Amino acid sequence: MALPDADGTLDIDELTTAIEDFATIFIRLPSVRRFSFSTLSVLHTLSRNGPMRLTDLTATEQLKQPALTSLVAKLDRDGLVSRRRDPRDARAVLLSLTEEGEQIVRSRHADRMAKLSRLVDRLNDQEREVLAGSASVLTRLIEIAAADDATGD
Amino acid sequence: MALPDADGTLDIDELTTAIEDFATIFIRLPSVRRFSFSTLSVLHTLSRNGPMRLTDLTATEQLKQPALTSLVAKLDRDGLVSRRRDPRDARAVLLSLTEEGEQIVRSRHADRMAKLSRLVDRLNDQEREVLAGSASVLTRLIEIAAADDATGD
DNA sequence: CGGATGTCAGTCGGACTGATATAA
DNA sequence: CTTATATCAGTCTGACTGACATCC
Repeated sequence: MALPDADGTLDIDELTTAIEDFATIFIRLPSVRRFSFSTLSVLHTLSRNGPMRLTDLTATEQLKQPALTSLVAKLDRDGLVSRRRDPRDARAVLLSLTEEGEQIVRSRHADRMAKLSRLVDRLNDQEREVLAGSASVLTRLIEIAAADDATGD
Repeated sequence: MALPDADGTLDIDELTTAIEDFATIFIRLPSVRRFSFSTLSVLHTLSRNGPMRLTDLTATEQLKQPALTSLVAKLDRDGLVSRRRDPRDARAVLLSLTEEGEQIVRSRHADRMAKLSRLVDRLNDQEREVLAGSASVLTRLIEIAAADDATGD
């Protein structure tokens, strides 16, 4: 398959595989409380984007409007999300995280930091340096992808 | 928050956030056919690990045995997975991907490669070089995590 | 026999489609 | 009037718990 790329050539196939496999072990955490994948994804998105409409969530959450209505209703009942009418558009509802909702996202983030720290401890200095540099590049890729979504298809 | 780390210091918080957000946009693809998250995960795991028992899948798939029984029965009916008795243990069932099952995994991998290629095209040479080096480090992290799971908890 | 592996039965939550109320 | 936003009603898939047959 792919040869070692010590010459600095970027092997897209190898990198894609590495990201796929790393994401599998890094993103999936033992679900502390009984939160579904959809629930956690909605909390994550609201934490990143701030207050959003229900409709805007359908774009990122791969759920249809009615599913989000009932999911968010449940999150509201459980005190993780608060809903208020959009002052600019009386049809719409603005969703935001409560402190408890934020806390869940922070807690999972902390778990992942701990997991990553444990792994990184076993790397040598050179490997750690590569990772340190890659964070900003990943962030760039995220920005590029976001810009694509806004303009492109 | 985190300052730029041009000095090569590894900021775990920043890197965790970058991976979380990149995984969100990179792993989730528009579901071509009506495959559930669980289905795709099982296909992915079988593609990586080769033939496995149903019980071994419960470790990675966050599903209980009965759920896997019915999911795998459906995949068998649909021709994506084949089941045969383990010759070494008549209680157990060995699951493996059919060619059609492999094809689905390959197709999703190809979609991600195309997506990554499009993003990487917009990077400059220095950024591309950082990514090229990070693939092998990611692979190392995956190995370390796998070894941990085998020995640790 | 006790423990492991997989399946069956019954229940329940979560997501879908289609229809509806309200406001832009 | 038409379109956008959210919700309601009814249906169905998919995952759970608990019980069970089979083999080590």
